[in-house]
Amino acid sequence: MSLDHAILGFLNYQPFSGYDLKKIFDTTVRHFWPADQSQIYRTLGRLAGQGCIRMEKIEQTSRPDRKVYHITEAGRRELVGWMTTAPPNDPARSAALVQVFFAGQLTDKQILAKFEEFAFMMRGILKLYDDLPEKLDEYAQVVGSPRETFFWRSTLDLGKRTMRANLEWAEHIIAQIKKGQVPRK
Amino acid sequence: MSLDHAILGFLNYQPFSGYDLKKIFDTTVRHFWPADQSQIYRTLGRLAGQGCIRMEKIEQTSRPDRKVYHITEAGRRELVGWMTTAPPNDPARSAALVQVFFAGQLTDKQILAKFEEFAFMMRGILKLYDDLPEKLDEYAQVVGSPRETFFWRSTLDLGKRTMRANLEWAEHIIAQIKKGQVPRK
DNA sequence: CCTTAATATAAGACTTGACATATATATTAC
DNA sequence: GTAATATATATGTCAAGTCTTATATTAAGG
Repeated sequence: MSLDHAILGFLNYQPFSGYDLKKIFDTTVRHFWPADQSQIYRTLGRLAGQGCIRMEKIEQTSRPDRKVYHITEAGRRELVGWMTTAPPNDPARSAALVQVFFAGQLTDKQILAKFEEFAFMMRGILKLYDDLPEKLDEYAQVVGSPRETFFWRSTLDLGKRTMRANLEWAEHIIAQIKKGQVPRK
Repeated sequence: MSLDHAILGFLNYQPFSGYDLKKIFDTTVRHFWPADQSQIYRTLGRLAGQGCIRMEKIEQTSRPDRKVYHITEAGRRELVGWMTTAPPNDPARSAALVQVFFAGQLTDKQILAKFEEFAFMMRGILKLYDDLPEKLDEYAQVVGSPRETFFWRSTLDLGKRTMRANLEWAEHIIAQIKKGQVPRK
């Protein structure tokens, strides 16, 4: 139910519509909690039903009406309660690691190609992370105090550290393959 | 559909029953692809229907009958085809990072408690990883050649590197909190 | 002029995975 | 003696997430 709490977290900054939230998710937390548009709307409906948020209809003439959601006291309590509780440990499924686990069934050439592809993608993600702070700043000005953006940047920092470690791992294995250190049988 | 291919991966070593596979999953790939018992059985049924595996019924007197599954040529083609294709990038959801992202809404004391809990858990996982090679060896003797177990250990190596990077990150933030380097507002 | 993108919300259908429960017998532990 | 554990497979149900499509208007680009 992290989506619920991520939404509450943003609404605790200020009121937003589902449309706003989708854009915010896509530029901030999508790297560790992507959210589908339809799921955001459905969750907003559910949270409203639970009394965690309150809907305010804003009528517009030239555009579709907006439904702006405000967090309630009950919602704030729910948010803080969840935040101060240990998070469920997310299983972290990795199809890539499944492929690595069984990689011995492929030829050396195929394995090398696979790991070089991994390394290529990891470098791409690291580059992408370098450009993120600017995108975060967009919302930092609207929503975030220095205290809040400190932790926004911390999540990015973890992403970089993790990705660097992954890249080192991939490069280490590539080196082993090239040196012929992978057992043949 | 990684579960399908992980099952095919194991059946390509040798035939197994659903019961066998559940135990194997729990001691090998569960750290990056946990599998529910009921899902394994249902997937075996589906793979058999698709012709990727073939069922052999082994009758037992004092115990329930076993259904042992053999990989077919079609299954082998499916496996290699998937292995040599780029894996779908798994979203890697992290409720913990959602909590970090919004941590600025908590007090310094609450934040410190949270990160120390993270660090504690990460150290626990690292210790757990140290004991894993012995458990892997159980199956390594039955199933794995040196070539195969080389990649088994590689997945563990990535887990360790990633977890070490995570721990360093948590410790870095704990130090920042203690030094009062988290903005107050 | 036509098409695409942006603004805005929502429902339908589907897949994956999680959790509980059912069934049946033999062995092990207390 | 009784309860728990191991062996072995299977169904029911639910939650979470993904993908597609529907609706309606305006502005911008080619």
